[in-house]
Amino acid sequence: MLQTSARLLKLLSLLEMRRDWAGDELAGRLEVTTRTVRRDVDKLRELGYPVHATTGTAGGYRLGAGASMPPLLLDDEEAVAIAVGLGAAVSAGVSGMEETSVRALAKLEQILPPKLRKRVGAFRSHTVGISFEGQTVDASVLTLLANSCRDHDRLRFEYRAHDGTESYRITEPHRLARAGSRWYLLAWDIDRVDWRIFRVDRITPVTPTGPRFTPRELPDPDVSAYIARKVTVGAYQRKVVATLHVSADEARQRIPERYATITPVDENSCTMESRADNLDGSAYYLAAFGWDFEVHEPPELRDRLRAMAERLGRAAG
Amino acid sequence: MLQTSARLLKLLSLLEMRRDWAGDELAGRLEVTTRTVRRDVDKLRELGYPVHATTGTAGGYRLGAGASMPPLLLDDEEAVAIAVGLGAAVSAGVSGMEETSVRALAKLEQILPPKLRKRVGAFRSHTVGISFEGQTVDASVLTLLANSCRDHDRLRFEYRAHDGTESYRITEPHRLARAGSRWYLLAWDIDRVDWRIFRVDRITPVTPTGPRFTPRELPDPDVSAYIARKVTVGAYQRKVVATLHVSADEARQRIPERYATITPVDENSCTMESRADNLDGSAYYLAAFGWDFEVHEPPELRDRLRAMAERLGRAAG
DNA sequence: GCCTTGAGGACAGGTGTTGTCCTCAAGGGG
DNA sequence: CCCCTTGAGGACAACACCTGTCCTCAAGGC
Repeated sequence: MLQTSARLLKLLSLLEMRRDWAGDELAGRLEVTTRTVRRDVDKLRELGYPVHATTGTAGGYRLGAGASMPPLLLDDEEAVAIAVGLGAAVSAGVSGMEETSVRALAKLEQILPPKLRKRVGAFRSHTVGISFEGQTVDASVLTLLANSCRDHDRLRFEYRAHDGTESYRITEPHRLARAGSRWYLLAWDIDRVDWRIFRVDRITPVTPTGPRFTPRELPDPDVSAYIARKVTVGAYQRKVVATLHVSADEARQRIPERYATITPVDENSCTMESRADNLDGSAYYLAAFGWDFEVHEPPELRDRLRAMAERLGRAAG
Repeated sequence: MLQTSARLLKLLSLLEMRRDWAGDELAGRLEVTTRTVRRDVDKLRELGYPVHATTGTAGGYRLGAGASMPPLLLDDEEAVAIAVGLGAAVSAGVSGMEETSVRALAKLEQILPPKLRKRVGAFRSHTVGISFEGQTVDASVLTLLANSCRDHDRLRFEYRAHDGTESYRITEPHRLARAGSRWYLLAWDIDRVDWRIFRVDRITPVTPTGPRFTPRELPDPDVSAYIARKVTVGAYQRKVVATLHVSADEARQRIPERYATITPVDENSCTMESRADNLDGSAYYLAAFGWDFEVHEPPELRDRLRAMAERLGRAAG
């Protein structure tokens, strides 16, 4: 019964929209009798979505939190807001679970109506980049890559190598992963006949994507470790050591564990050890906390800080 | 037919999970014949979700983007990732449509299973705050306020006023809005018998929320304007004027319109005019672009920059 | 105690669903 | 060009399900 299914979905959407609904209110919206509403509510419950009900004058129905995730019924604005917001978070790398975020984002964008996709694009183009350490990555490129990996679509792109030379690649994309502050794509390069790791911010995809391929066995089951290993050797990463003139507790509160290890020195200072591939980023990151600090390593970072200090001195007039 | 509805949902979820599905693959997953799958696909199409199909050896079904948003069927990880990522984006204020984002986030959190909510909380507690200008706001407080507004639940909270005095408020919350770089709550204060605007970062909510209330007529239909008007007078906002030594085009690319107006001066410089309530934030914001610049107003900002420059000089050793 | 609101059994008429069987139509590969 | 694969969809019979109506309870709030 199509009407029944549609009505169940509509009922769910209503229950997600507002918290409390009276029975006859729902009946009116769904254009059925209250008896049928009760039966539909029962059906939702059988499907595992807990609908609480209270009797009496201020009674009504309310969707509770169940054991599993019910379908999210978003209106257009909400869908756009999620795509934009999540995209900003992902490309800035703030969420702490970026790979899953990208997957979710890719799922959403796949089913996003074209008109909404346009609105998302418009918003993204004038939204702030907010990353301290490392440039932000284009969220739409990320989702495209994520979809290609998921669907095993061949992917062609222009790649701008470290030394500036451009090349055209035809690849079988397998995994997208974040290492340090950058996104990488692990893909089988058709022409080189080998695995390659590409920096996502150097990729300019060529649409549309190519034909399907059958996935190969990965060079290492732990892709993140594999990429981290390969890329660290790539000599971008520098070790940063600094003394911060705040308590270790306070420092830990502001600097997440995965960015740096904090070791207490005394009550009012601590040492920070971290790795960075973008020294300017690190400079701003450290500066922004407002603490007094001293950088011990690397010397280049001290140069950057000196340059920054001069620049700010000039700015202050 | 309950099974039919459940199956339609499951079918949608499968189609959202992967792009291409063969008919008998779906039939296997859903434990029905391919004939029924075809019928179910038809039902989805009738519901407005366009399912494309291709015949031939490499044929299959694929969910396309339709005219309206289909229900999003998220797995647990994706739901957590969205809650965390979107929460980070909202509290940092990067999305450009924060009010809708908060609404979507509130909707998601309302139906988030408790175990997932715990995971979200755990992630949030050690996620970076990334805002340059103004401290970040707790996403869970925002969603609580958003839900209270939506459901017309009375709200009690501790409020820490500008001068540090604390007070206990019982309110009827009406709107949540962002003005400048801060979140505000427009609420009717029961004890003061009048409208009040509260800064969200000064609110510590007392759970659970109180009984329902019937909304009052707002003091101004345009709440954002109302809040902006009331709050600007509050003298937090300072006018910032600076010369940037980059082309206006480049500046516009990095600084979104709603933060500042950029006026070209010549090919390599432009003027920026903006408002700020957190001068340190503005200092970092300007510094982080890496451009040379000069601040003309306010003088305090120049003091901050000088202080920052000194601090960085010390940091460089 | 009364009113309101949800719960749910019974019943009848109507409608939808499913698997089976069959015939087409459209791609892709040899 | 033919053949195989895969989706499309009509027909049909057996069956299950859905809906509105009617009625009796149970639980809150005033």
